[in-house]
Amino acid sequence: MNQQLLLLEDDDALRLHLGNRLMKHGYRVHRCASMLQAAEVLTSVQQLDAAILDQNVAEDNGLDLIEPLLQRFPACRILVLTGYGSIPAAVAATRRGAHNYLTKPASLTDILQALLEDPSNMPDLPDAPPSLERLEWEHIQRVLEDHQGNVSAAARTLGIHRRTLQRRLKKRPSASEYHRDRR
Amino acid sequence: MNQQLLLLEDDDALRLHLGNRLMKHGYRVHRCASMLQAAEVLTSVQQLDAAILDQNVAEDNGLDLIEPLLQRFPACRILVLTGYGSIPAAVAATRRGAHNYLTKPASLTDILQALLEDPSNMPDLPDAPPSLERLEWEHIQRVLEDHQGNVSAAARTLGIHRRTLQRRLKKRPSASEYHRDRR
DNA sequence: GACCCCTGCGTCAATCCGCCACAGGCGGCT
DNA sequence: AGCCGCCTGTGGCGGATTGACGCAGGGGTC
Repeated sequence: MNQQLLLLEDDDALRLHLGNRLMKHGYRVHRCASMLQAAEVLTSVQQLDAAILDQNVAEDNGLDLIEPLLQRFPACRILVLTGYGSIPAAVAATRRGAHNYLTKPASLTDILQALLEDPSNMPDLPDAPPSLERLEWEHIQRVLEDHQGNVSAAARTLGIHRRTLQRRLKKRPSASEYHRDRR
Repeated sequence: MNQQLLLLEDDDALRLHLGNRLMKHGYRVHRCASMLQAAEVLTSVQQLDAAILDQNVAEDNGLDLIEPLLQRFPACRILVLTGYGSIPAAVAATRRGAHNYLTKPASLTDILQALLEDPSNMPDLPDAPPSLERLEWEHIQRVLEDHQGNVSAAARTLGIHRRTLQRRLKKRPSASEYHRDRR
């Protein structure tokens, strides 16, 4: 056993936290905060069974690590994680060899499952148009996450008043701080 | 050239219209309204350079056509079109061999471009978090489209009051009034 | 200390929402 | 023909929500 995993993530808190939790699940975790570190790990390590890549590490694009990674460890399972994901980006990542693509916030269960499952044989009942409220709420959470919980900044990029964001957040004490399962 | 294209789409109006426009672009179009028809075309036709698959054709899943299609015509470029798409669905389609994945409504230019471009070398500046209002508006448009413009039904699945939807729609004469491009 | 930006909270007027109506259109049904 | 069901527009009203204030305090940086 002792699966080896590369974790590329530039958010310090998330990198440490997620890394610890993955170790508890039996992975040997190589934490990287930048593309450079990741490239070093890639050449120095003997084996790599999985990788979790943040799509946006500072100015670099985590996707660029996919090809060299697969070239050296063709059996490595790659999960791309991103703050704000899009369908075109997911397609691009998948075409370049990623096994799965997730948007933050994602629970550990989400992550492990995405890493292990084979997404292509998903039964996938796709057309369940979400309610406006759900859509809004999830988007708000994502943007908030994207700004490290900074309410003012999030409100600015959401195009709504800071006060309004505060009020909305207060109404849902659920799910924001505890990376719980949603959906 | 006379490229051959398979078009699988269960909405009658869209199938005819899109088919016509594709023919004007030099494609020889094989229109299919069901998986069965598509399977027939697949076995009878001599050549196939491209395919546009609706993900939801009645009860079937258009994705199931990807493998047989690629098995017979490995060079065929496959575009999956869907009413309401999701990232997991896009990943699944791509892993099964689709070249690209689009959500309706999509303009002809979108479609042609998605069919021809190589989505994996997308420059892809991904994190441009949209404003809440934009997100909402686009989602409303999509759901409306999904219900053929039926305001009451759309409001129901959006989880808001019909009156509210009406009022919101009235406030944006902007990008919605052109029945020009699709349908 | 002087800034600067953040967070939380209160207030108040303007706006929006949900819900009640109503009238009319369209299509299928007995 | 009626009747029924569902759709679309429109109006109005009470209550909720929003946006723009202000203010106190926390936490950085120069």
